[in-house]
Amino acid sequence: MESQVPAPPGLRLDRLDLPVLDAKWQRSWAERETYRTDMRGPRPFYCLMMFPYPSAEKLHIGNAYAFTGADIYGRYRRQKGDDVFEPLGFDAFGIHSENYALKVGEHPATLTARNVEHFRGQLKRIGLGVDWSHEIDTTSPDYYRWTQWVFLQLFKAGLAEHREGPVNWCPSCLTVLADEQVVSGACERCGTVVETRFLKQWFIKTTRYAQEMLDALDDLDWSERTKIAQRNWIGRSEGALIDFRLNGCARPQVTVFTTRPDTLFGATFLVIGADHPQLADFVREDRRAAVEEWRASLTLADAEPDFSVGIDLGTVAVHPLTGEEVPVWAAPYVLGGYGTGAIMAVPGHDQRDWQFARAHDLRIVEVIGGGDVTVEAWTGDGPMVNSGQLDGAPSLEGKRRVVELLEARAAGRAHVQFRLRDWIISRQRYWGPPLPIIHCPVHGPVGVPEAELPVLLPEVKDFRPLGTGVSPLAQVEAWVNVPCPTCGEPSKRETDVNDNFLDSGWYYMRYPSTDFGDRALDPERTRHWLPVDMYIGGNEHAVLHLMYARFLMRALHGMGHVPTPEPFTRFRANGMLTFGGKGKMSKSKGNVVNPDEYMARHGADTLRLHLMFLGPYLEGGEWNERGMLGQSRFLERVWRCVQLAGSGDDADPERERRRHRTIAAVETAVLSLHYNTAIAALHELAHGIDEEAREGRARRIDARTLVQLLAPFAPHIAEELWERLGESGSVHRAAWPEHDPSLAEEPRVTIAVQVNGKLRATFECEAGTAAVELESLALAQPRVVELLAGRPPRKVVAVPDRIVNLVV
RNA sequence: GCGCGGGUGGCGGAACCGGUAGACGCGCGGGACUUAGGAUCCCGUGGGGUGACCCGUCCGAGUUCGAGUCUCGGCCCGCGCACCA
Repeated sequence: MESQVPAPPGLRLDRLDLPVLDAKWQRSWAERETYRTDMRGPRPFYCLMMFPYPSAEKLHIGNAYAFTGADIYGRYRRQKGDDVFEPLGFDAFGIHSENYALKVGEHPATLTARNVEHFRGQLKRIGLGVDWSHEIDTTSPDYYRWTQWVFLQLFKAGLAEHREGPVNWCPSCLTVLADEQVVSGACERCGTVVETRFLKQWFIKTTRYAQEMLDALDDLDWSERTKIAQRNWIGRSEGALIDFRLNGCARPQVTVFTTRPDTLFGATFLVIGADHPQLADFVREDRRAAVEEWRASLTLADAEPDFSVGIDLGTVAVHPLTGEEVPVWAAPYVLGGYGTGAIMAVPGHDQRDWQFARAHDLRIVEVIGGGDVTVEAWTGDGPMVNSGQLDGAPSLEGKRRVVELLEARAAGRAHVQFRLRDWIISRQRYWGPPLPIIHCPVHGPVGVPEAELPVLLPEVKDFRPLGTGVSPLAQVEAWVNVPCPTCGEPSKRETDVNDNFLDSGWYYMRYPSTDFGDRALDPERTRHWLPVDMYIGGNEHAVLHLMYARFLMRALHGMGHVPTPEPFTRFRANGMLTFGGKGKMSKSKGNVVNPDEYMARHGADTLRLHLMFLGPYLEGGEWNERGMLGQSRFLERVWRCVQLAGSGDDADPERERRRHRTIAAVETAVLSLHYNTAIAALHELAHGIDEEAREGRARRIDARTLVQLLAPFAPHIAEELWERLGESGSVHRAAWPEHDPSLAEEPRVTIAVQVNGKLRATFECEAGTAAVELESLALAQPRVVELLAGRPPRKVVAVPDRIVNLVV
């Protein structure tokens, strides 16, 4: 075999310089508008990737990984002939940017503009097939004008409400946080322990659609783990609300929520959440001071709940069925913000209540048989005991019958409780769109007329948060003081800005309509392009972003602005890239890798291939740069063999088989996002063509197919080779190679012969050879004859095209 | 603790519905070319015996002619949720 590439007559190969090709084709694509989508195209395919948050730390390789995987899918569909819309933008408002701006002492506006510019440059260098003419920047008034419009629609529909409530306050970020932004009692962004404050806030009534959003999940084609996360977050539980009369305190009664009404006869005390907003109303007069002192002494939001901490409020509650009096306690293990903020404690059948009862010497009564409540709580089912007239009934039936008893006495009712809570979207910060509301002394909160949008974010020098529960915008008097739009009375603007999850909650609706300056959502465009056909992004947004996006789409659908209630027909969570031992890549862990130097040295195509070859796209993987060399070699080989091809026999059935097999392999791999195996198939094809090229008999049709199949993964080199093959137009718009399954079929197959399940021989035969035939062929194998030594097999299993197993 | 994924060569990972385990790549070994290094190309590469033999997909049982794949039990790792009554 020759060891050097022969120089074919009349053809000298140029040296492959991938970074040069990157620049050349990126410029050409921009000029020729190769990725510009025909917005009226007959086969719309909306391929969406989660838009990035442009931080000052630059785009890292984890972002490149996510975007490349989404881009490959979009490019494949485009080659298949779809009108693919791959837009991209920047989620550039928000606390994170603002905190960074504060840290470095620069205004967030200039900082953000620079970050966006940098990100855009990096993204373009990756070679994404993005239609940049629909770019979004959430900080641009052209965009946030419509974010404000969205808010106004919610406000008009009664889905946005200004009310006082207990809120999560981060004493470091000096703002309220959504429940979703509090992780184990701490601020998701800075890790500071969150406090509870009572402030007037804007709530979006996400709970109104809790049941609908839960039900709709069943029919969505989403990554299962994402759907599970959503179900858990919505947290539906069935049970009952039960009223207890109270004696000895300001409140005449309390309602508790339970999922186990069947255990009602075992309720020996009640517990009010220590953080219940009206805890004082439950306390007996003479215990007020003691309880207040106790509450102040509690350490907030500890990671490990302590089921022994609590205090007797001195109040007694009357059991609605037995008339018995039970004590009322307060404890931090009960959450003041969930359900009614109070529970009936059934220590016999709830482990937390059991521990609490033990710690405070409270009565433990068994009401469901099956366990030993002197040892631990029995949380399973069983026959009811100590439950008056219901004794002997199974607990499952008891659930219903207890509710019936309660309903008859008007002391309770069946109830479905959701864990999902309303979304607090006001932020007492600077870097966000002002909420378009004017507070009038006569009319209360009034929406800014739509014609007056946007409410521009005033330019202020001092954008530091005040920490008083009011946004720094409150200091801009000329901006704050305005007449009421309804009556003209002197009024004040709302000074809070919105959570940036509102910005990102509807951006995908806006992309198709970005060229309309006079409306948020052009009806025709929206109907044509929504919902999104394929959405790809990180699973870290499984509950936050995706929940808000679903809510907003559903709400706007209810108002007739969008065609469907669900925004994303398919969603796939890409895997995470890890690096340096443990953990996903993140700025805080200091293990980010910047893609720029790799692209500068090896070209974007090499990096793209390497990233996608690390492992299954949906599972992620550990970043390493060692393997990148393999992809460089592969591209060198492609470069060579494609240009040397052209003299082979187009009808060669064996090579046609190989070609069709590869098309099928790449196609099925792409459809399931198993890009690593698609690339493996390309390696094999290139290897084969290269060998033939060396012998001067490589087929042009193979080279052409290779280039087409490679195009989604390595768009720059594919485009260059496409041109060098003399093809016209862009490979990215050319048809995907036709695949004929019948041409991929092998005429001869290898059959494995096992004796007692162990491989002893193989033989070749025609595909489709019948089982009986296989059996005699197997028995004729010399090795088999030897092993059987004349004994006939006791049993023979023959599977056509696969295997013969002889049992002796 | 609960839920969801996973445990396959030195490494990343392949393996359709149970049917020749280890595709493809990295690394490593050998060779070609080169003044030399890098790059490129070719061959080999699960372990052990070293002739067609044995052992091998986290461990232990089971189903089956046949198990990486299915069932049961256990161990380990990752991710998510974590007092939601």
